[in-house]
Amino acid sequence: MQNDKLGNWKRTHRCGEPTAVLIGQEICVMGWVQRRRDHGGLIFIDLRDREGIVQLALDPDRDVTSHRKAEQVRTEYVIAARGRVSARPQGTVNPRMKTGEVEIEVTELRILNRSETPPFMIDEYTEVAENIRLKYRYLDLRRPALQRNLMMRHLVARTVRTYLDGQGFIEVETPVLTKSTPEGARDYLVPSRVNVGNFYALPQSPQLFKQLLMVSGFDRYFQIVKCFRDEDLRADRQPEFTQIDCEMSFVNRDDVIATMEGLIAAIFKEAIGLEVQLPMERLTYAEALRRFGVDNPDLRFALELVDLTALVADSQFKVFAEVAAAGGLVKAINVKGGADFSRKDLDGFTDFVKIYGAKGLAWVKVTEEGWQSPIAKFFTAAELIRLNQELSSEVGDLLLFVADTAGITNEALGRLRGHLGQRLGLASKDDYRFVWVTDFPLLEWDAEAKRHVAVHHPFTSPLEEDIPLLDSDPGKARAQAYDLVLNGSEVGGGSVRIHDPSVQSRLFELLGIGEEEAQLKFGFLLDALSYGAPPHGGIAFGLDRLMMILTAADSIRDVIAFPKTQKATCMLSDAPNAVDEKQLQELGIRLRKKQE
RNA sequence: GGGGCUGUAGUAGAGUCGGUUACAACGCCGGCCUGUCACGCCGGAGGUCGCGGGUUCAAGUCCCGUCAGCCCCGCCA
Repeated sequence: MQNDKLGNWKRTHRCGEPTAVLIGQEICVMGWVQRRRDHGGLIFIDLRDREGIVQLALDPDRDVTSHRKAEQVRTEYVIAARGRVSARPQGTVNPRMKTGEVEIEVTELRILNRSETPPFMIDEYTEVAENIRLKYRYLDLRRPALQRNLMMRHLVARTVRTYLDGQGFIEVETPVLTKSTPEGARDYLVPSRVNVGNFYALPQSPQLFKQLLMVSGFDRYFQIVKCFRDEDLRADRQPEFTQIDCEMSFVNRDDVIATMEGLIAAIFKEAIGLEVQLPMERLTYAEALRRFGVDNPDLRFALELVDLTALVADSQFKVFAEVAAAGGLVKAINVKGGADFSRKDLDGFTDFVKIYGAKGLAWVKVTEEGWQSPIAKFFTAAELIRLNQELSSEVGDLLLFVADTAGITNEALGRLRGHLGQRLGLASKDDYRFVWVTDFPLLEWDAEAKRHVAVHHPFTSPLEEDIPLLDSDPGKARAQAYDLVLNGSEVGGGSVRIHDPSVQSRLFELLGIGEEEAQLKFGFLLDALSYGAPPHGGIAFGLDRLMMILTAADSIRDVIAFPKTQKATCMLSDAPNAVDEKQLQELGIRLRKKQE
């Protein structure tokens, strides 16, 4: 059957638009058939586009041709309709629809294209398995949830451009085909045909280029830019993701933070109408770890970690005493009113902390009769009093202890804290708690590689007062680095950079990057820094993670139009795929047999 | 590299202790219906129980392997 031609028809309104103010007007709408309700005589069609749904009414008494055509119409057909907007008869108004007061009395209908029956319904009710959704992504994207998310993403991108433009930032594009550098994530490599045997790398971030732009005098730069990291995926991690990347000259940490708080406030105002209180809270890295165990704490609830190491160091409970003697940490959280958790729940919490390397979880139920706990018998009455004091414990509370190395205790108990906050409903999705985490360590020791690695990146400036530590005790040096954390999620991070080539060389040295290698890999940066580099610093926000929070999405895939699966494949296009031998030959590449 | 969850008509599910022809819903197809709106009523079609192997008289169900999707650890300057 032949489709109708569009001809010279012009769409006058989107489907979500017609309301009572248009009553009496002749309009033309185009879209997809959400549903057809055929009453034998009268036919109703719900017509959908990205702005909403409007009801078409086809009456054989008004126009036989269009009514007959409407009988052939099926779900997801693309049609165009002309007619008069009219008030619905009394008692037939649909208050749940924006357009529910009116309908279009169709006088002419055109079927612009037919559609196969879709594999799933294009509505907000039907739940569909992720693999089916991804295979038919173009259909999933028709559904209201993803339409909403991507339209909000556009709104956010627009707000970013408007705000930063207003602050004197200039949008500059940087190369996608760039140079592989040591440090950091695995690079995606792109072979060069013109230079057989050599490879480009896709950028993990435009870090070096934006610093060069500061040397070039652009003063304030930004870019909404794709970044690539060849690492394993998570619910909030994709191999290609988008950063709001910014860099500023002649600024210190507080200047960057103040400017960026304005950006975040503008985004939240525009996207969800939220007034963000400024200035935002701040925590040092050390305090975040001490109180919450992690560097990305969710501040929507308390449940803080209490350090009991000194208190239990001399106790009869060997597990605690030995950890204390070995320089580890014994910490606990008090789950208020948690004493009614079942044994099964407690076993579940124990399994949970084991994921993060803890050997176990000690629990105490505080009852009228005192501690109900496998470890109660190890403590003297005096110790129990002090423990209860430190933990502010009351009858009905549940105390949970982890004893291990500092790293494991903090991580395990901190993650358990987050888990419990979610489970106990302490973390409301309507609550937005921003916090800047500052004063990160500059370096951390990589036991496997037996060298220091940069916590942030190798271009991060130490705190000025900590520069002497680079020679005496580099592991203690703190960085002028900062993360923005929102509800337990790291949404952005940045630093003031090194603008002095001698300090930069010293850093490479500490990272075990020899002078020759530094010249080879980063020579262009060192050269640039030697030609009058201004003091500069910047930040990058993860746009995808911001969008997850703004849309309350559980998965990063719900804020990206065409995301990849956990195995980094695209179910729609079937990428990545094998290529012709001829293509490989041109690139000088031969594939090795898989090692068994 | 490792741990876990899931896989049954187009979709999302039920399927008991291994036992007759694998259920009902939504969708789809046909018919009826002039005020419905996740319309209604009647009828119908639709299945490689992810795939392979094994145990058994008999496997959707039990065992082994494998594939895919998802969640997590490692990894992610």
